[in-house]
Amino acid sequence: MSDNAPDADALIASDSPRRGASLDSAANEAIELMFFAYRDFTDVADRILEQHDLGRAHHRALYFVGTGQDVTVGHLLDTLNITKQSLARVLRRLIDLGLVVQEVGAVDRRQRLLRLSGEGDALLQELIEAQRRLLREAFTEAGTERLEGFRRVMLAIMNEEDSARFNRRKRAR
Amino acid sequence: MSDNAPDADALIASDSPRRGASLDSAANEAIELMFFAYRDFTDVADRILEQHDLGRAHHRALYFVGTGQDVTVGHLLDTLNITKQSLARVLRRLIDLGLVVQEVGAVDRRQRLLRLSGEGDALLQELIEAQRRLLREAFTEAGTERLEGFRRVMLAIMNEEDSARFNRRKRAR
DNA sequence: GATTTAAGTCAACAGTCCTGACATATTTTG
DNA sequence: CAAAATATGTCAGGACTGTTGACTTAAATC
Repeated sequence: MSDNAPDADALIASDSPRRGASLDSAANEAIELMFFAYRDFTDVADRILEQHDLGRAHHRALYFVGTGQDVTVGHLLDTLNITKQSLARVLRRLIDLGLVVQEVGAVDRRQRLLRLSGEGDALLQELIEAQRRLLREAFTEAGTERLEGFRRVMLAIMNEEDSARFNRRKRAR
Repeated sequence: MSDNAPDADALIASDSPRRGASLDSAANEAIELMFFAYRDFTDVADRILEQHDLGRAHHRALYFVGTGQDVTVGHLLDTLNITKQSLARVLRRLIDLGLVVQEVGAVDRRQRLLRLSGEGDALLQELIEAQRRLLREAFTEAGTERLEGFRRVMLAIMNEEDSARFNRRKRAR
C-alpha cells in the first residue's frame, strides 16, 4: 500500500527488518482474512437456517439463549447490541415456532427468562456442530500448535467490553 | 459445554489428553471469538461510514474496486457473491457521489472498468487505516510471534474458492 | 405512593439482500 | 454475416434486519 514493494513475501516471514511496515502489510492481509473467513464461517450456518426459513438474527438469538443461563430479554439486548424492536421481531418468531420458551423470573417477576425448547436446542446443536466441524477441520489443517496464536489474536481484536463479555461467558461454561 | 469442567484452562493448554474433545471445546470457544472479533472489527469502519451515510455494502464495493486492478462489474459480482441488482444499487450510489468512476474497457468495450476517484480513494484509505490500526494493535498485544498462527487458521477456515481468491489477490499485490 | 425498571407493542423508515424479466451493446461463433 | 453468448443496466416487487420514538403494563424499589 505504502511500500515500494521489494518483497512480496514479507508477510510470510513473521519477523522482517522494518517492524512497523511488516505489521502494516500483515494487517492489510488480515483485513481480507477477516472478510473471507467470516463469510465462509457464517455460510455453513446460513445453509441450515435457510432450510428452516430463519435468518442470522434468529441464529444469534438462539445461540445466546441456548448457551447462556437465566437469559433475560435485557441480557440479550446487551449482548447483541441491537434495539428492543429488532430483537422483539426475531424473538417473537422463535417463540411462535416453539423454539424458545419464556417463563416469568422467579426472583424478579418482571423478567422473562428465556430458554430453548427441545426443538430449539436440536436446531442450535445442528448449527453449532456445523460451525464446530468447520473450525475443527481448520485447526487440524493449520496445525493445532497454531491454535493458540489464533485465539490470542482474535481476543486482542475485540474491544474491552466484548472481551470482558467473552471471558464472563467462558468462566460460566 | 460437554465437560464436567475440572479445568477451565484446558483451552489455553493447546495439547490436552483427549485430542478430539479438546478440539471441540476450542472450536466452541472459537465460535464466539469469530462473532465478537468480527463485530468489533467491522465496527471501526462502520463508525466512519456512518459519517458519510454509507453502509457496509458500499465499503465492500469500495474496497474491492480500490484494491483490485481492472475491476469490472462482473469481477465484483464474483468476489462479493451478491446479485447484480444488489450491487447495482450500491455502485450507483458510489458513482453518483463521485467516489467511483467508470470507463469503457479498452479490450472489451462491453466492460465497464471501475476505479476510485481521488475522493473515493481518500475514503477507502481512511477505512483501511482504521481497521489496520485495530489489527496492528491486536498483533502487538497478542505478540507478533502469534501472527502466523492467526493467519494459518483464518486461511484454513476459508473454503477453497475463497482461499484461491485470496491467494490470487495476494499474488497481485 | 411515586418513581424506576423490564418487557411488549405500534408505526414508520432505511439498508441490503433476493428473484425474475427484459433491454442494449458488443463480442464470439458457426 | 447472422445467430448466439456475454457484460451491463434496469424495472418491479418482496423479505429480513436494523433504526427511532412513543406508549402501555406490571413489578420492584425508594
